[in-house]
Amino acid sequence: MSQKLFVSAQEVAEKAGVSRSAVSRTFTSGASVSPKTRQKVLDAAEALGYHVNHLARGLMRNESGIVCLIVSEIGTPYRSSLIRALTQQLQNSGKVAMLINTDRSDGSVDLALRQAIRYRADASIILSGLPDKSITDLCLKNGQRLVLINRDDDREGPLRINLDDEEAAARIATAFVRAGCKRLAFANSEAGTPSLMARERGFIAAAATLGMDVVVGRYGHTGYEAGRIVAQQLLTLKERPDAVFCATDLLACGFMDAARHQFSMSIPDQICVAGFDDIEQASWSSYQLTTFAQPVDTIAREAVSWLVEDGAALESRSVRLHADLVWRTSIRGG
Amino acid sequence: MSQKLFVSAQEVAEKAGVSRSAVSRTFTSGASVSPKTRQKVLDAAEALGYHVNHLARGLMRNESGIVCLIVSEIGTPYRSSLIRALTQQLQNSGKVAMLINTDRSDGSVDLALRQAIRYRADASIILSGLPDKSITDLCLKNGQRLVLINRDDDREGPLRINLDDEEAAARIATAFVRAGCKRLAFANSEAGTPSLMARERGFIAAAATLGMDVVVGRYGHTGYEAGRIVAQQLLTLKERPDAVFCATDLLACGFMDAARHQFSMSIPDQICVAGFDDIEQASWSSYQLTTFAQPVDTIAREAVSWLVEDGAALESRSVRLHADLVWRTSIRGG
DNA sequence: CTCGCTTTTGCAAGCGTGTGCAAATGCTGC
DNA sequence: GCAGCATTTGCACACGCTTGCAAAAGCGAG
Repeated sequence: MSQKLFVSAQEVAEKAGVSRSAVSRTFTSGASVSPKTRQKVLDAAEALGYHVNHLARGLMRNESGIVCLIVSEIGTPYRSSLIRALTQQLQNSGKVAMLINTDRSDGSVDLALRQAIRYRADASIILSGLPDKSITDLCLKNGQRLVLINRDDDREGPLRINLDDEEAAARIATAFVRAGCKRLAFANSEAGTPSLMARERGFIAAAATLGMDVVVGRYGHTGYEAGRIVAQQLLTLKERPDAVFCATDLLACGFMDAARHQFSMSIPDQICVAGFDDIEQASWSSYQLTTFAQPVDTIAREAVSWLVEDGAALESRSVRLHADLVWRTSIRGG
Repeated sequence: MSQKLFVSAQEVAEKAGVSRSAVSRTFTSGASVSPKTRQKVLDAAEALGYHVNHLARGLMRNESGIVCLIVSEIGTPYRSSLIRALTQQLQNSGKVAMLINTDRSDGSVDLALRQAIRYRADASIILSGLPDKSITDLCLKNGQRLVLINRDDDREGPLRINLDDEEAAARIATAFVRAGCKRLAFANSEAGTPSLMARERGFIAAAATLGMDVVVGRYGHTGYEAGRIVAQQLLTLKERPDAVFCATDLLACGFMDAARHQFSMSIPDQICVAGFDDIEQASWSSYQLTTFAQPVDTIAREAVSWLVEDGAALESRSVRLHADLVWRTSIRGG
């Protein structure tokens, strides 16, 4: 199409009767412009519908203002609430979020990071999978910052944010014991994510300290349906558990529904249930799930403030946050 | 910092012993390069870790490859599943999604569109609020395409995707009557969104045709908690309803929980419930909600295919999709 | 080998910005 | 009015890329 599309600083300059640099400086904070010309420029810009081209600006400044969010299972309650918090924080800091969905193949996190590099993203925040060492090196070499949330903890360079999964697992184990539970179980998926496995290990270890065994059920990938299936595995055992710690709230919801509707069990009288994440559904009156709250706002704040801070971003940093236990009625006592 | 950051096409050209244009052409599909030089370039690029700068490319081509998703309440099940589908489709078409959260102020949709213009987004998809006419004009004038999903339907220029809300409302009304229900109710929020109001109007109109009245309850903004409150309004009436159509599934979940746990009612024996959206929770065994399924994948496909299609994008277009009724057990019979 | 044709290649202009540098302007105090 | 200074302004180059254009190279036929 032959029509003139965007209006450039040049045109604004002409209309305002100033030089193009004056226009540029008007829209660059901290630049030297007299109030008079500044106003002339602003008027002309408004009249013409001018908007600074962030593509060109990013090209010049070597700083695009873009932050990539690399995430799978976007539709999941916990993930989407984290995305909400992150976009919020990013926008507060003048950044903008580029969302990359990695639900498909397995190398898709690497592909996503490549995309991030192409758009010269200032940083990438990874909520899913774990990228190749070679790619992360490429990112770092390209001056891109990396944040790993609830991912592996032995990585060089980036910021790693994790929760105190083991400590939480230990707390819930003692809570079960205090509630008089005798046969502990752990419900997990087969995803093998670091944080899920940390909860499993922590729970087993804590139980051992208290002189108890844990029976573990795992199935599929981390969601409601898997919770149901694991419930079927665990509740048909000869020694039926009377307490189960589910690796996530979604698993817990599936587990509770199966326990109640398929096995006609009463919670917490016949079995105590705990979860992790504190998704919205955990507070619904059908579940009233006792669970650990992911501090999503703190996570987001921590991540974003590290991204925008200009000093010493190359040294790797590890943040361990605390997950508060939210007491509801799926465990006796409390 | 003085270190060299990104590697440019120039450097790749030198290493490969060809001109810069050869490098450019190698990474531009449909350009004329001999297989021999092409391979030389690819090798050099791989060795140096080169990635095309999409900022610069977008600047030249006047086409950034960026599509803005403008959305509020990102953490909500329906919204997040739509985001999932949209990012998926966009990536399939070689586009990338920029996610803008408009949870905060009321003019934030306009702000978001401004941001979209700054990054020269090829298009914006709006899932929340409704932008100022002046801004949408600006977008269109700037060659940006606009998609409105479940928004107002009398807009010029953009693609509008809506569901057949009235028809769905009519279908559920007859379903209630067929189940023998006598006193119909509608549960809504106070958001006043076009689609919510269309469902309300449609339901009332259909009921009138069948010679029945509808009592309407509205509260707060569209979510679980509002559903509970509306249940308290409606179930304490002298003439307690025996059928309720909830404007969304979240409202329905809240309504069902209140009906069961606060009013000890049995569903569907004492009251039939229907929802809209078919979020994941609707299929959970605690709810088993009969509801209309938002065809999120179709919506996403429709939106994205219109965006990438190069012909005739300026004429405005309106698509009305059908919402299938998913029968579960929250209505008698079926 | 030469001619005519197609494919490949390099040159250079341009996309819309930011910014260092030097010239110009404004202001203060004599 | 003028020197001395701080502030503002314009010029011109750079950022990394695409692409039209013309020159160069390849290629088959005579």
